[in-house]
Amino acid sequence: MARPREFDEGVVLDAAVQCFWAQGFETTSIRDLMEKTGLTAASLYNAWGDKRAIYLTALDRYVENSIGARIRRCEALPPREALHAFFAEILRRSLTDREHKGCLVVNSALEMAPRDPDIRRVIAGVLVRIETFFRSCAEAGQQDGTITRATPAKAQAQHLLGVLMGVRVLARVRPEKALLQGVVGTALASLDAQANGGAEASPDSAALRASASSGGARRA
Amino acid sequence: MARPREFDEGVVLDAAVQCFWAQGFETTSIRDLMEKTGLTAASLYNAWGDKRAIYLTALDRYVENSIGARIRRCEALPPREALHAFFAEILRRSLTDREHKGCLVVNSALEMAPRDPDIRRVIAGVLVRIETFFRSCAEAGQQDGTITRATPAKAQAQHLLGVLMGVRVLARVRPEKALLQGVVGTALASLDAQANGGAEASPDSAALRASASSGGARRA
DNA sequence: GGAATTATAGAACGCACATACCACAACGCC
DNA sequence: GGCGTTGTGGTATGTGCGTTCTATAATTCC
Repeated sequence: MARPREFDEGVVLDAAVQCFWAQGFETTSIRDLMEKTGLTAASLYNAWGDKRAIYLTALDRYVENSIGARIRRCEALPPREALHAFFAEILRRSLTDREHKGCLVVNSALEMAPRDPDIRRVIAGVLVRIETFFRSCAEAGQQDGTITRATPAKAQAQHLLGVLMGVRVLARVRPEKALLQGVVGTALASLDAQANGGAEASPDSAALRASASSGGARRA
Repeated sequence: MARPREFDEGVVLDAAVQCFWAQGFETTSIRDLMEKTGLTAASLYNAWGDKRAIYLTALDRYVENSIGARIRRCEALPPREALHAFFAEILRRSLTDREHKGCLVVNSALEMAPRDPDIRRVIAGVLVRIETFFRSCAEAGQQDGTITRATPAKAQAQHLLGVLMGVRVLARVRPEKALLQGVVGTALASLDAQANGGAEASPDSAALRASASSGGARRA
């Protein structure tokens, strides 16, 4: 019972995500948001209240669309393939990220989380969600024999979470294929069932690791 | 041949490091720097030119005092112990970091490096330096038999660099002892000589990994 | 078809920021 | 002991920021 919105909230939030993702919170001005969303300041303030609220909403949207969707895609695969597919996608994204935006969650983890408890809770929740996904994969992989039992699934998941954060940081400063492949390849190789010290157990982990030193191509 | 400085450059730069470390570049104002350094704006500008130059100088100082010094300390140890000591120190720092400042280099890698080519070069250089240190350790460890040859030293170093970045990010959002120990312990365990899939090869890697799940204490 | 309500447009506001300026102070040199 | 030079303190300057205000437009309800 009043004048209706002239804009689509989703489209506007996607534009806001692009702003905050590329430039961070502080460096993005309301005027930047006006330009990229096509809205006036009054509309932005009327719809969300203030800049921080826009950021929070955009962050939620990013989490669901980028991270939640990726986890759901990978959950459909067998455990070991799920982890490999997850990191393959991270690598592909990182290496085709021409603006070096990285991951909004990681960016927010450093810029906003330390000084904003609400945002920190959101980010911590996302990290737990990713860790839980990793852990489920690790446990299932240990069950079906594709992932080593030499290390507890919990520690494997924590390790992968750390590696994920690390790749996202490195990619923004040294977006070199060989480097990122070396990081991820070694981490995934450490999950391989059978002995790692003896004969090569997993063909594609070995290939990924080897290509890290030579800059070779990666399979889809 | 003129009026001498009334302040000690090192002391002032240390104060500037604290500001930028705790708050980042954008969130630190010249007034913050004035307050923490005790200098007036004119003195700051007279000595360094502008805010960015202060940041660059402070960053250099941090790199030498925090990172360079740590590498030099660890280089004195046998290779495998050097890596363990390096990460033990990172863990200790991260867990006693009450302000959750993290590492200035990692913070700068996300806030400044993507939009400032000069800073990016500095940060990339630091990362190469750390990676080179890791690689030297890995190669020496493979020589003396304390580190596995199953993975190339280069890939091991890249992996450790990624894990280091990851720990620094995680520590700012989820500074939980068990989590960080899980990340680092699993990474270090993957370096152990002899088969990882079979009997436990390295007592303290195994201990570190186990304590990650229970929150047990860490040896010095 | 008013009345009430909400959206939009554009200008305006107050503030904090990085930086520049100006007057003066403290030194080395001749 | 004046002079040139450099450091310092306080204040001004202009800009860009987040946000608010005012006026008007587009709806629903009765």
